[in-house]
Amino acid sequence: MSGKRSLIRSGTTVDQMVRAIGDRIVTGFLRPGEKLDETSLAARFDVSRTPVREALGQLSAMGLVERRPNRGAIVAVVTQEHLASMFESMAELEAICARFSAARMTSGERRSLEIEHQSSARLVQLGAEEDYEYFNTEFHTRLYRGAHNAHIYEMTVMTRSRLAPFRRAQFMLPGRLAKSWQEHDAIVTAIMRGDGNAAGKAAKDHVSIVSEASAVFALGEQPKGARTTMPVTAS
Amino acid sequence: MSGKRSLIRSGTTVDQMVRAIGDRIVTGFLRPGEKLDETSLAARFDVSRTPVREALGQLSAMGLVERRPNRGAIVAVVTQEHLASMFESMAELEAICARFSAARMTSGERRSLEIEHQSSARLVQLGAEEDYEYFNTEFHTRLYRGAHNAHIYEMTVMTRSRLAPFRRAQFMLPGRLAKSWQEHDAIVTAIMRGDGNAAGKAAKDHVSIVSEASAVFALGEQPKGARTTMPVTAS
DNA sequence: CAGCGGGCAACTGCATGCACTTTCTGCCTT
DNA sequence: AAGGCAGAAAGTGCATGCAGTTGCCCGCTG
Repeated sequence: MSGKRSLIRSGTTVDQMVRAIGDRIVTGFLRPGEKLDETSLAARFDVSRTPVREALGQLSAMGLVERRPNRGAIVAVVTQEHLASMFESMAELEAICARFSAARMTSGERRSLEIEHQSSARLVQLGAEEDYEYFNTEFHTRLYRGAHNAHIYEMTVMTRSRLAPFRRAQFMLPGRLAKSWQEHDAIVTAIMRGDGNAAGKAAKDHVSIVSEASAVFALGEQPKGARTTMPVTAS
Repeated sequence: MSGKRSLIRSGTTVDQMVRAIGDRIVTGFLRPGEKLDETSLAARFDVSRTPVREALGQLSAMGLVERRPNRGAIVAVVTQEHLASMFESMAELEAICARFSAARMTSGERRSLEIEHQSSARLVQLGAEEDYEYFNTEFHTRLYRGAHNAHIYEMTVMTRSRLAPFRRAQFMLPGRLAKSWQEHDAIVTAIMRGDGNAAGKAAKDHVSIVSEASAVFALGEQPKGARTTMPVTAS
């Protein structure tokens, strides 16, 4: 049946499925432990099971999905222990990025980092949590890029994705916004000074604090059965 | 055609294919840039194209192969730059592992590490390069495990696999064996002392030296299709 | 002789079909 | 009434088929 794939943006069908399903996991729309039925997914996205299967395989290789042979796939369930290990890794990775950034950022990168960071102060004053969240992501991405190391960049971004479902409410905690900005400030200052060790330490502390806040939050809401009802608009 | 799956080990056919093809890449049997033809691979392993395709997809997600839509898959070609970034990452990751190991290894783990390390001295005297290579891998794996952090373990092992093709000849260099052992010794000593910083530094230095040796080697034999493609990480 | 273009062969991408495995259900046994 | 066990239903795993794309070869033209 199917006319034409209405939502072709880029890449093959499999790529689209990886993004579509991956996004839904990362954004928490699909919750850990939730069953990923090949047939339903295929129907929902109006493709055959083959690309869905391939996508699930790739997501499994990325650690976002867990596959039990002959027993279907579920959104990866991370134990408290594994979650902690990812947060800890994140802190270490960010520390590396900050340390490298202090040593390697071009003057252009340093300038942008500082400017963006300063302008984000406004968002803190306004209490614009959503906008600040966006800036926050940008800020950290700048650090990852500034390290000028493609592989560390990959690992860091990957780890961040896998942690995303557990971090979304981090700014809900009162006063978190201002504190976050101050921590960013410490990182930026150290980088501008070219002090790699200080930058690394500041970044590690920053992430560690976020981790604790998020971990507390994550403990609160455990996955429950959920369904997926939503039109198939590309992300 | 032929009867039942006689070849490899356990798991689904796709898993077997991932291991089979992945091994051949990691061991250098398939060289960077080499074309991975679905039909040939399917015939070679006596399966249909479907599991081969899924395997290639997963290997692509792991970064071991590169897929060009509608144009087939090749063994991932890493640029000198990306290779350097992986070696650097490896040094950082090993440093973390060593640092954590110094703080977290159980007494049993410490004991085994020391014992195995000491007994490997014999292999150095004998100049048993192949056996030492095996011990070397074991030694590093102990460090990764000793860090007691599942996610860092994953990243480290993954990075090591991707570097494997470029490290095979690291012990060819004269005197490398003895030097390697001494470097291991520095790591072990620091860990036994519980000195995380020293352990981390020793590990980083160790890996860096190996990296340089390997990089020199890798430069010598550039594979044919040497195009430069940066892996694009989805966001 | 170089350049160009059409057609063919090879290959990838996806859909569909079938076999096998797991899981659920309801009936039968004890 | 509980346990368990057939049989069916659901769902996964792989093979095969077909359509679309890419790349190549070869003849044609200037």
